[in-house]
Amino acid sequence: MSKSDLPRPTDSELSILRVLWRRGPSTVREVLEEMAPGTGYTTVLKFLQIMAEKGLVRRDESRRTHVYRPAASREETQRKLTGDLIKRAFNGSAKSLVLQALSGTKASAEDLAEIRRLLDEIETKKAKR
Amino acid sequence: MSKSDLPRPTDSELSILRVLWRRGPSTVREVLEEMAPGTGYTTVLKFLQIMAEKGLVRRDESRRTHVYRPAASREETQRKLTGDLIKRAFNGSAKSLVLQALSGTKASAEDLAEIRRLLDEIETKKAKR
DNA sequence: TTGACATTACGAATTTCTTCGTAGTTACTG
DNA sequence: CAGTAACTACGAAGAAATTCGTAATGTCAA
Repeated sequence: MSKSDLPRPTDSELSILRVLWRRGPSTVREVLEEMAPGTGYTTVLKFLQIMAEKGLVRRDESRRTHVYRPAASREETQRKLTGDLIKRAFNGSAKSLVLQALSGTKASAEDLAEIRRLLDEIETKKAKR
Repeated sequence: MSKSDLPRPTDSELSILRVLWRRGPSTVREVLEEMAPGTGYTTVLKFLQIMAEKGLVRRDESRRTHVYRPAASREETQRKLTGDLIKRAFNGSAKSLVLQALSGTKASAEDLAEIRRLLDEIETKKAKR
């Protein structure tokens, strides 16, 4: 099963993935401790089990206490979600999304500079071809 | 109820909204004709009814055949969805999303130019303050 | 007016999402 | 070794999403 076959994570699943990306491989309890207070242990456990079924996380069962890690990196997932949003809400235009994100937010001067740098890089690469 | 209270549209709902944004106020049948072939009439009808309940669309019942229109503009919805994604998958960093969208796609030279133009505009505005 | 037809309303069936309770299992502690 | 603590497995329950079938109703032509 290729990575692109992974389903889009739901909101709840994403909040768990965020923890795993930040912490690296983790047990249920470790994830739980970083979740919103009031979250139940078995709720997190169940999600991780479901996510393992879906292929969103891998499970190491070699020890008594299972250890979960993300199946896809944060970047891969971000890419997938972004591409998805572009297709679903922006008629496939990445440009539209970028313009929307830029206008709808207050990015710092450094952020803008970094974006310019990436633009330069892309255009340089494009020119070289 | 303020616009920001509108729920995030599901995938199916979004595909209907896309039609409404393109066509403007439409009947069930008109929407149906622009949906993927094989879609059932009552399926579209039901979605529009649910969406009306949720506030995602407004319904004009003055005529026998009801006419539906989006409650929020394409831009507003795009803004909401983008902000949502930034929060859920990019730790609140719009910059990250922009960089991801830019690197993960092949934007045309004009697209890039347009983005630069917007960057200029933003920085000009920022400088004026 | 009476069909024929299009439309809306209603609700049912199925799937997924979300949350938790409970039961069973393993490991440690006194 | 008994008891407790922690963990996994299982399933249930409610809400939402998705898709349609069927019934009820209004419209218009013959």
